[in-house]
Parts: sequence; structure tokens; C-alpha cells
Amino acid sequence: MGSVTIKEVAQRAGVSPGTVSNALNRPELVAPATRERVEEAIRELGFVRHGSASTLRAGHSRTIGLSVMDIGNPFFTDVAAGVEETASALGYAVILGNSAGSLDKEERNLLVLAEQRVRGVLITPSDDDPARFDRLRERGISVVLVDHPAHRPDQCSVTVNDEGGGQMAMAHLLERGARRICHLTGPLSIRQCRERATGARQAVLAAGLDPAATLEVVEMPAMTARAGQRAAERMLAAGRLPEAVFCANDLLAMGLLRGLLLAGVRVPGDVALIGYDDIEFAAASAVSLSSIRQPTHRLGQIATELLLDECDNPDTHAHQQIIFQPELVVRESTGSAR
Amino acid sequence: MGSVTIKEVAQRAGVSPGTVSNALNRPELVAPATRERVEEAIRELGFVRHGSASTLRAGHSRTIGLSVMDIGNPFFTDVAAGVEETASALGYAVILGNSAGSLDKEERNLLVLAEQRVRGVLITPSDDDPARFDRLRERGISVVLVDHPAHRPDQCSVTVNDEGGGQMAMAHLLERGARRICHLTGPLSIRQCRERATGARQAVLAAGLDPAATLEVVEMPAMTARAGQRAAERMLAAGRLPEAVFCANDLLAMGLLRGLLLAGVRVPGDVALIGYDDIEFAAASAVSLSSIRQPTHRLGQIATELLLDECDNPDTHAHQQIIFQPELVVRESTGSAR
DNA sequence: AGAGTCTATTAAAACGTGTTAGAGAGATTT
DNA sequence: AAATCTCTCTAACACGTTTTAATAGACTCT
Repeated sequence: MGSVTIKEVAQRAGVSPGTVSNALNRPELVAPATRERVEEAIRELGFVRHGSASTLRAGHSRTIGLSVMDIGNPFFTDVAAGVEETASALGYAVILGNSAGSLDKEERNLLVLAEQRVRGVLITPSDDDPARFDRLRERGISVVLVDHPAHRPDQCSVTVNDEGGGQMAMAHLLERGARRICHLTGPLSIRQCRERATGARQAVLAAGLDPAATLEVVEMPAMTARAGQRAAERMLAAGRLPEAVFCANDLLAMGLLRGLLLAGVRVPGDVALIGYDDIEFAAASAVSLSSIRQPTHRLGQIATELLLDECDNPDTHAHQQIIFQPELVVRESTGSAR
Repeated sequence: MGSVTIKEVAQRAGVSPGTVSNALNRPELVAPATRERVEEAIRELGFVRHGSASTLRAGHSRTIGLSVMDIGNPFFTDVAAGVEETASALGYAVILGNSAGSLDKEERNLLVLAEQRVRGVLITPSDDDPARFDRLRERGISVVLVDHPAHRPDQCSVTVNDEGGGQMAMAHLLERGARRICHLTGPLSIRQCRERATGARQAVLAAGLDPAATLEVVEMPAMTARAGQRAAERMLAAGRLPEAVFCANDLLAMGLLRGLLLAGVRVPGDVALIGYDDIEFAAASAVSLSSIRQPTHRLGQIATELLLDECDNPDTHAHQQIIFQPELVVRESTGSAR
């Protein structure tokens, strides 16, 4: 109700509204004494700037949008934490959208963001179609792709080298002596899964081995712990266990681990196991999980910095496609074989 | 840039801007034929309503704020998912703030939300001081407390019965035959921890036993898996293991479980174990974790519905303090003793 | 001392929408 | 045929801020 405006502050401080605005946005333009008076009036009246009015007049807001695929996945949560931290430190608010894997929902989220006239959007896109983002950019909303490479040179993106990560994981298993390896993955329609699988294959080739004999790829419809446990049951039913398994995801790996242990299979004694993402729970699992760590938090930070740089310095801004390198984390599940 | 306004839409449709506004906000006031023409013009021009202008004029926005204590904790993530889902379905955008346990950061987040003139705020407060929320409410911003009981009758809140949950967990362990039980908890300055501990004590009393002899409370400075593992190490060093442990948190329980298994302790054979929250990973852990399930997703949904009802129907709205009941989930870690 | 330069401030005009009072056109009643 | 009513639509202002051009004063330089 009693929303106090810039005008009342001005009256209290004995200056004009314009001066209050200047004291707020370009303090160097106003004399120190005046500024002090204004600040005091603001404190006394409990004035809070009306963001909408400000946005309307200035033509741009102090908010960014974040659209993620699955807010329940620790990977995205960590990214979101990095984004929130960075944006908040720079005075930006973050509007969160969860597409939950649905293109339709993602589309609706983007519309809401457009209505809010967000300064820019960070998005982990559900598909490979770049047209949607172009429409946003036509409206003057910058877009930075997160965990997805940009198709165009005038577009920022922040990704992690999935092929390299896949290669790393597989090379580790091979080095450990495994020669019959299973790659348990999610839908290969997901780019990340495809590239990790490619990397795995390359590692086999690089070791001078025959992929057909060495590597079996098993595709699951989901990348959840449940799916992992089902995979374990199937492997056990099939009778012949692989010497090692590379899971495209820690959730899959945790489910698989549980399924194997329940059946009395020793990990890593009978089957070695490595996951991907290095989520917090990977280390806390009973047989701690080797994994491929991605700099998730940093991913969010950098993406946000890129986005805000693109917004605040449109002319000097250099579009970048940043590719982080993942990191092998060895724990018990691929510890030295007995 | 080429931001198309209501005025251009009006021109295209051959009506006045006011009519376009009516077609958008009060369609019943405009003749079907005209409405159709307006809608077509909107489609052709790709018009998107300017949220800020709309907010400025209307005096209220279509956004709500969500301030959580720890976005990395699956509990809060689930709540956030419920909030996002509900808000989004009702056409509201969610502005996310992560207080990361810091009062200062929470305060700054609330300021940003006030600037954005959010319609209302959902908050999981870091402390018990209700004054902060009153200041928001004076500004016409509704507040709904999440996972924290309201102090005043004119304030909505959505909580889960923590005392009941603690009682439930402890009763389960007692029923199982345990008589020397440890309650591993986080800082007792956290209300949830306090109440769960109280519940645990009550269960002991209800069973006609002496709390001093039956129950030992161990307070850890953090509620993480790491802290749980440290607790395991200490227990082992102390030499005498309890028959059962009730952890105030699944993360603590997972860490403890890992620490015990590493030392060759059998769970639940030697020590039975129950956690709290029933996060997704509790079931996927090697010895699947018994836990107290909280309706997290629903918590977020209901809180959002309450908030938006309070906003949209201020006169008919009845303030409610909703208390959900938690649920015991029995899994392997408290399975039948051998 | 007067012209020029700088600094600090102000008045007023936007920004795009929502809303209110009222105008105009048919339709219905007297 | 005039008066009244109903239904649509319009014109114009207001929301709270930012920004631009203009003003007034203080200082510098010849």
C-alpha cells in the first residue's frame, strides 16, 4: 500500500526527483552532501525502488532467466546454485523455469521470460533446434547456452567436453585391465549421452582394441537410479557379467551398484564401476563411486558472467564458446582389483 | 529493439489501444468479432505484453519470490519443483533466492524481491524472527512460511510435523527391540532438529523407558554426509556401538552408513539405521535407508496455492497453518534383525 | 570585470500498459 | 418518433522511474 516513491524522497531531502534518481544510479553526478541527504531520506522513509517503473523507463531489467531441464537432478541444481550466486552478487534476480524435459513447457517458460523482459536467458536446451533462441535474441534478449554447444559464432555457450569425459572414463577402465566392458547409457537422442558414448569408443580404438569385442552399449530409457537397478537385474539374468561398467550418469551407476551388491556381486572385485557427474552422493554411496567430475558450479558462474557481460558491454563483448575439461575421480568402485 | 507495443496491435486490428488491453485482460468486455481481430493482430505481429508496464500500471506483478536455505539440499529442491510447477501453471513466474544459510544474504534477497514488486514470497526462514516478514507485508507483499510454523494467526504456513516424525522414527527403532539408541542430529539451533529430538524423547517416554539410559543425543555442526561419516569414526573409536541410530537427516545417515560399513559393521545386523527426509538417494544407497518421508513436492504446491489465493482473493482468503504428517518408510537399514 | 568553462541541479518528457468516464450506435420500450 | 437502455469502444490520464536539455551558480582566465 503505502508504497513510498522517489518523489516523496525528493521532497524530504529537499531536492528534485531527478536528483534522487541520479543519486541512485549515477552517484558521481551528485554532490556528496546532497547524496548524503538523499540517502538519509531513503533510509528514513524506507524507500524501495520500483523495479518495474525502472525497467519500463530504462528499457531493460535487472533480472535474468534460467531454464533448466530437470531441477531434481543434482547436476542442474549445482549449476543453478552457481548462477544464483553470481547473479545475486551483481544485483540481478534470477527467474527460474523448469522445463522438466518438455519442449512445450520450455516454450511457455520462455514466453514468461520474454514478458518479464529479462535481460538475458541461460538455458539448458532440450533439443538441438536453435530457432527458438533466435526469436528471443530478436527481442534484444541475450541467450547463453549451458551444457550445450552454440551453433553460431555470435552465440555464447558453456559446455563440458563430454567426448573427452567418456574417453577418460573408458581409458581408466581399460588401464585397469578390463577387456569386456559395458557402457550403460540413457537415451542416445540426448547429445550428452551420444558424445560420451563416442568418447568411450574412441578410447577403445586408441588402446588398439576392437570395439565390437570390447564394448557393449546398453541404452536405457531414463537416467535414474531405478533404471540402473533394472539394468543390473537384466545383466544378472543374462548370466555373463562384464568386467566393468561405465555409466553415463551417477544415478544410473548408483542404481546399478545397488542391484549388483544385492545379488552378492563384489564391486570392484567382480565388476568395476564408474559413473559420470560426480554428484555429492557419489562419494557417500556404500562403495564410493569413481566418476567423471564436471565443474557444475563453475559452469553456472561463468555462464552468468558471460551473459551479463554480453548485456552490459554489447560492443566490447566477445562471444565465446567455452569448453571445460572434466576430471577423473577415482574412488573405491574402480579401486585396485584383487 | 523492435519491441511491438499494444498501440501497433491496435492499429493493425483497427481498434484503440484500450480495446486491445481489454481483449487481453477482460475479454468478456469486448465483442467476439473484435476480440478475434485483436488476437490475430497479436499473432501476426508477435506481440508480447510488457510485464513491467503492466505491473507498474496495475500495481501488482505476476511473479512470486522463493527464498530457500540451501538449494543444494534435495529437500529444498523438491519443494522448489513443486512451487515452480504450481506457479507456472497459474501463469506466475518464480524468482529464486538462495540464502545459503546466511541471514544477510536472505535479507538482500528479500530486498531484491521487494524491488521486483513480487506478488508474494515463499520462504524457508533461517531463524525465528518474524519481524522481517512483517516489513514485507506492510508493503503489500504476502508471505507464506514454508517448513516453518507461523507465529501469528494472520499468516499462512505449511509445515510437516517434525515432532511426530521424530517420534515415529524412534518408536520404530524401539519396536524393533533396540534399547541403546543414538540420535545423531544437526545444530539444535535449527528448529527442525530440536523438534525431531523432542519427538524422539517422547517416544522413549511413551514406551515406558528412561531416556537417560536409552537415548544418547549427538549433535554435529553440519547435516552433511561428511559429518555423518565423521560421526561413524567417532562411534567406532569410542568402542561401544549403539544398537540403533536415528539420524535427523538422510545425508547424515548416508555418511554414517558408509562409515560403519567400511569398518565391517553390519547394517542392520549390528546397528540399525533410520534417516529423515526420504530423499531420492536414500532408496538407492547400498543398504537402502529407512527414513521418514515428508511430502516435499506437495509442500511446495500447497504453499504456492495458499500464497496465490491470499493474493487473488484477499477478502475471502482464510489464513491457514497447514501441518502435514510425515510417513515412516521401512527399508533394509532397519529390516528384521538376524 | 566580463567571457568562458565546469559543476550541480531541475523541469519535463518519455516508457507501455490499465482503467475510468463517457461517447456513439443500435435495439428496445414508451 | 422520441426516450431509454445495452453493448462496444475510445480518449485521456496515471503508474514511478530515467533521461535529456536547460538553468543557475561558482570558478578560471585574460
